[in-house]
Amino acid sequence: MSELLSISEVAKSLDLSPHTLRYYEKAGLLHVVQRTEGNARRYPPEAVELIRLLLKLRETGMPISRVREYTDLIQDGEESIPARKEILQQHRDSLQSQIESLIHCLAVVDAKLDVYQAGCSMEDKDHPAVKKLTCLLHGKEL
Amino acid sequence: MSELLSISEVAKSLDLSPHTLRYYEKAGLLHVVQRTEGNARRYPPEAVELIRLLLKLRETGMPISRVREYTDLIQDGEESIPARKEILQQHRDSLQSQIESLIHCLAVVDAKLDVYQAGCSMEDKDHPAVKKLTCLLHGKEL
DNA sequence: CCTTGACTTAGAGCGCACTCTAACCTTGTA
DNA sequence: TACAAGGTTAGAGTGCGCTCTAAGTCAAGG
Repeated sequence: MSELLSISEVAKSLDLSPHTLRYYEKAGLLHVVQRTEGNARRYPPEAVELIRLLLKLRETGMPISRVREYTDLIQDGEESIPARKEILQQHRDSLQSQIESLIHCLAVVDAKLDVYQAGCSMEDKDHPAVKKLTCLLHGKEL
Repeated sequence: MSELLSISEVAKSLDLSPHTLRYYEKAGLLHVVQRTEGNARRYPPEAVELIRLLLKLRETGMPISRVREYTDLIQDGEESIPARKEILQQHRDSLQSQIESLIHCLAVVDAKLDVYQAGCSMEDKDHPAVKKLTCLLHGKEL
């Protein structure tokens, strides 16, 4: 009748373990979960959608304690929307600098690969590939 | 006379603790470090440069065991260059997918912020902002 | 000589995010 | 009625990457 899902169904559809779902719930991330008469967890579709969002936050390094701040705010209803926006906004910014930092590291790895490709040693300080790598490693772009 | 640096000088210049430098050395990452008569560590400039590179690998999630495979290969001399290239190439690829995944998550967070901005609830399944977020959360771009 | 400060070691401890264990309960067929 | 499948709990264990402690060594300055 209803679209309530069991823990194993949710785990399967989100590709994580029932253990993890229980762990998140205990950590206070999932206020949304209902129970059957026999005390088994039942997940409404919105719960699953919310978990999808939370997983994106986790995937990008938001600590569980911070995710919890967010889900606690959801419990407080509409009045907490500005605070929720603030959390996401801050995370958005951190995400952007994470991406920039990874792009920089990618450039470093590429530069090192170029040094190998050029077949030269790090001693050849005038070789362009070596120069480039050295600059990148010292944060002096160009 | 020589340009050898002490552990605290290196720690300062790389912005990490002497503890961490010793830890990396014990983990087999720093074959490069020399000792004084009195058994104190002395870092030649190439060692510091190498550590800069290793830190970039760590920063991008390469496990210490993998970094060690790389530094062990360096010990083997020039013949190991193809193997070293292979490691960096693989890491380059993983780095690229990390970046793509973060960009996707950024889009999700932005979409959620748009939903808040639009002042609508997740129940309004026909609202464009809600639709977009839902698609992103289900990996169905557009 | 003695102290000060920076170094050395082995090994313990920590924080995070799971991940699993043990013991027990519930539900649905055979 | 029995038993198998899948659920429940509290709490222990794991793996990673540091991070720190304790106890001792060494070199330089007063």
